[in-house]
This record gives sequence, C-alpha cells and structure tokens, in this order.
Amino acid sequence: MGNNLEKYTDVVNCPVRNVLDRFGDKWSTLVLLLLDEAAVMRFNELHKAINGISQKMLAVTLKTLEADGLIIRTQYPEIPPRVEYKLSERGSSLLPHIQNLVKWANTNFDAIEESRVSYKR
Amino acid sequence: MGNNLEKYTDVVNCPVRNVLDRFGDKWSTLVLLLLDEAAVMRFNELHKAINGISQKMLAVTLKTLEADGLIIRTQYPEIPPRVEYKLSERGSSLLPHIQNLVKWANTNFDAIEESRVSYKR
DNA sequence: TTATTAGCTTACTTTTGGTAAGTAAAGGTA
DNA sequence: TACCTTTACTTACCAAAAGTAAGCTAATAA
Repeated sequence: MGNNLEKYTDVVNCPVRNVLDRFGDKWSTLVLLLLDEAAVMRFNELHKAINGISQKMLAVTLKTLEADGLIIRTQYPEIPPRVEYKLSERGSSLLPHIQNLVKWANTNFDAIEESRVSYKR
Repeated sequence: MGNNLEKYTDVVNCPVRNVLDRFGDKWSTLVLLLLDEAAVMRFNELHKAINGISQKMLAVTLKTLEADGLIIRTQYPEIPPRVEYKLSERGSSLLPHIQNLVKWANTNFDAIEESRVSYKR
C-alpha cells in the first residue's frame, strides 16, 4: 500500500502524465529540436522546415509550447506580421533529455526494426 | 542544405519518430515504469495497478512493447493460464531516459501549471 | 491586383482509445 | 450433469481526439 507505485498509477492526477502528454504529441519535440539548433525561427520557416505539418497543427503546437513556457514568442508590429520563436530557459533545460531519447532511438533503431519483423512471423 | 536539420524534418522516414511514437502513447511508459519496479508482473496485476486501463488497451500495449523487444513475455502451460512480463535489457536501457523525463516533469510541474494559468488570461 | 505573413475557421477523414461482450480450458461446486 | 470460476486475452462496435485541406483575414508594397 505504501509503496511508490502509486505515484504512477493515478493517471488522471499524475503530474508526469500531465506534463509529458504535452510534448508527447506528433510535432512538439520536432519544434523544440529545430529551435535548439536555430536560435530563432519564424512561423513560415518552421512550416517549411517540418515536412508534412499543416499550418493549423503548427499553430496549435506553438501555442501549447508557449502556454507551457517552453518557447518564447516575440511579435513585431509590422505589416506583414513578423513573429519569432525561440527556446525559453525551461525549454532549454528539457532539451538534453529529449536529445538523450533521440540518441537512444538512433542507436536502437535497427535492432528494434529487426524485432518487429521477426515478431510478425 | 547540408545542415543537420534534415535528420529531423523527414517525418515519415525518421527513425527517431518511428521509435518514439511507440512509447509516446497513453500507456506504454506507465507499463515500463511499473515493470522496472516490480521485476515481473502478470497481466491482471498490471491491469489492477494501472487505474483506468482497459484489458484491450493493456493487451495492445504489451504486444507492441514485446514486438519492439522492450519487454519479455513468458507463458506457463497451466490452467488457468499464467503469463509473466518483465523488462528486457533493451527496455532497461531505455528506462533511465524515461526516468530523467519523469524527474524533469516533477521538478517543473508547478511552474508549468502557473504558466498555463497565466497564459489563459 | 496580387503577394506577403501569421495565423484562424470550417468541414472532413483518420487514428486512437474505450466499452462490453465473448472465448478457451480445466477444475470445483450443487 | 449443469454451471461457475479464473486467466489472458480477442472481437465488434462506438466515441473522442488528432490531423488535413482549403479558404479567409489584416495592411501594405510592388
């Protein structure tokens, strides 16, 4: 009863779940990785850089990342509008962990693919 | 053109995306964390431990984790059946990275919640 | 008049997750 | 004999979430 499994099993109120869900989606980590390399990027730059994302999903992704304080949005009062996105400190502190997952995924990709193929047979 | 953004932007063929998608779902990390603590667990133990998962989703989750070689399924020829799940070496090698994300989520949870609230206003 | 930028809106499709029921096999109970 | 239990699932169906494509907006410059 008093063990530490409890902290995972209450899915609804779990802080971890609550946070990880936000960048466990299809695009968020991609945006974070790109901003880590590019310092600042504009909306259309990101849109061109991420092959296959729609404008709507990019807008939604940027908005939730901003709401969570992981990226900073700077808007310039110009016409046509100019908006720049960059990592916040909080976002930068998350990035090493994502990079580690990326490294893990890269080193284990081939073996996992093999497992998947042989699992089907 | 020869920069290293390319390795992220081709979403369809991206090995990272391909791998991370598999445990970026609703339940997989939860199962991995539980197996890390418990060494071995049976189907119904997991079902009881994870508040809110359906039998179907647990079965699907365990199957894909097994297909990727992250967990090992051992079946005993008894009636009623007994099936035990445990982490594989590959699964164990992934776990520290997940734990790091969990730690990050826990330390940043309060601040992120605040950001979310003030973002709405 | 058209292009530009950073979106928003609408309608639609796809993917994911959830519910409820059923199945198998052997043994125990009435 | 009929039926109830347990375990580890599978199946059929349904709802919700995520994603897509296309069109709309603003103000200005070419």
